[in-house]
Amino acid sequence: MNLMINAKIVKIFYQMAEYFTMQDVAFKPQAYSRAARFIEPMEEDLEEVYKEGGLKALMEVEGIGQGLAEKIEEYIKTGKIEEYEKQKKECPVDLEALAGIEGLGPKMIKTLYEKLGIKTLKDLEKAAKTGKIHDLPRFGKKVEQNILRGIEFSKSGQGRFTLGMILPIARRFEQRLGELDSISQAIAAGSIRRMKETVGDIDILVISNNSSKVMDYFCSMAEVEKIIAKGETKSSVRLDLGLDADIRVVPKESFGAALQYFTGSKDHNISLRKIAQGKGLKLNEYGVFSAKGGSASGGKGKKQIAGKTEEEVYKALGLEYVPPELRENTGEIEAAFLRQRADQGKRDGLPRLIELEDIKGDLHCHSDWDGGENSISEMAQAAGNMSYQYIGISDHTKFLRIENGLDEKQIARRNKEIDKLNAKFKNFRILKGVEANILNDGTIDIEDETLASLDYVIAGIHSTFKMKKGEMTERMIRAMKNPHVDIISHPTGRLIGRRDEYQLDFEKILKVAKETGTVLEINSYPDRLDLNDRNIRRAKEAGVRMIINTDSHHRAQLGLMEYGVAQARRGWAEKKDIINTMGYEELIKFLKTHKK
DNA sequence: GCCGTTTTCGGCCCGACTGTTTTCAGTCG
Repeated sequence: MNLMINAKIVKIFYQMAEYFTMQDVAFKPQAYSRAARFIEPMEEDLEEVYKEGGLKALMEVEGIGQGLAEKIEEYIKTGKIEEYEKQKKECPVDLEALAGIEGLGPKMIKTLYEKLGIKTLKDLEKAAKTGKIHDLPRFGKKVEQNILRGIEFSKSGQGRFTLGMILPIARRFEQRLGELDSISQAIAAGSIRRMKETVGDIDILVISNNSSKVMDYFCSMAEVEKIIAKGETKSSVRLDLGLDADIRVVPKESFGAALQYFTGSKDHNISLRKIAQGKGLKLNEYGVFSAKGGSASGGKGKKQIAGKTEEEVYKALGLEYVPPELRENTGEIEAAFLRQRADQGKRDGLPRLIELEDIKGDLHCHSDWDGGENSISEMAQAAGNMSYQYIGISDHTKFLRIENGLDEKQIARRNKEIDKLNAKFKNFRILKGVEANILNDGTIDIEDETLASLDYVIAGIHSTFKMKKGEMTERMIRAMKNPHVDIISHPTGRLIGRRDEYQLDFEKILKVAKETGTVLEINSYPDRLDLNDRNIRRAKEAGVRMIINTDSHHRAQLGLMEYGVAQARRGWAEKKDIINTMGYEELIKFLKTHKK
């Protein structure tokens, strides 16, 4: 896959959108940025799409019509888009950097360029420091100060944070706010509620009848570094961690609509509002309103017909309730249309997503045998406390010296310890496993006889990450064809924000996984979340079974399971797709028979 | 420039907050 071209086109389309805004062109900005948003998460390379199906195939992509398809064609053929080059010539500024400054948009950037010749962040900083900006029309002292602070912030270079870092913080906010007398409910919405793997800010929604008190409390919390905006119903602050937190106060009767609105995603909400519009209704954060009718509050003379709960809102639009994890405008709305009579049986509807409670055990756990923090007994204890039926101990194997990987003899000794422990349990089992290494040639670093003595074998790549795509794919395929290998751990190898995926032909991997009956792992570790949501959905569609594991090196990490389950939900996975929703007996039977 | 649960033409999501202004443009989510 040559996704570079997608990334370049995405960037160009976003910038063209900004240029069109500068030029006061109507509707094109939305069209271009909408197309960019649809291209961004695409699995297929646009160049491939074009080569295989020409302009027509490009136009199949959501958001791309005749005009944009031709732009993409032009870029593929010439490496340039003429109109974009022209825009750049007219306003040759570092758009990406300048628009990255909080509060600075295309119109202001244009003014700054035309009046002061500002092209770069450096120019901007100099002009602000020497007081040149505040004399411009519709600029002022405060704007100048905000620009300087914005530059300072962008230098500190913070971007998105992993969900694993932010979710616990958001939950503490929820708790603290919830304890206030003036607040009856507080909930973190936004991408946190959708359980997106990375999070750009914290959005908190509260029900209160005393919003000014809430705002005062929120803006004066110890973690607040700067107040970006403070209003009657909405405030925005920057936290010392380097990310923003927004709060919104809503009345009880609008809570569902506000929660829906504030949870997003943006594209999901836009689609919903269009549906509302089509039905002659209006949807906003205060509710669903009928175009005609009484004079209830909030709707500017229009009657609120839904808004107290999210369920109500979806129902009023003729939709099944959509779980937050699915709200990415990737087909969930189409699936959620309540079935009409003529439609019965034709559509699948929304999936019945897997729940955390469905998980019966965890098969990727390390013990102190390979340098983990806790003994097998302690890990088992912790798993039992979570009401699991089983835990699988999968220590590293010998190739990974740095992780104290076990050799065949050590594995045999460890297995004996597990046998002893199992003899003591009544309603709980410890499974014997390993996380073995897939060597460069695709073989496993442990002898077959030992592998055969185990309840299951996980195999993963822990070395030579930078192989050519063809070689890496063959390496993985050979491992999957090994009859002892049950599960592939963290199949794509990415570490969020630190290491890219291996070069892998994932379609081929899915095909072989299906053919051989090999299970792919969803690794719950917040830096991994591998498979990711998109790949989970592809695996499900390919009929490949998955397992959600934590990769715990400490008993406390068993609790990370919720992150893996969340990604599985984002990938539309159901209970039947995930093998550790099976009870012990069923799982053991599965592990003995699934390989083909 | 896109797109069709009345449309192949005529719409296009919606509201809060800020800072600069005397009524609103720009930005953000």
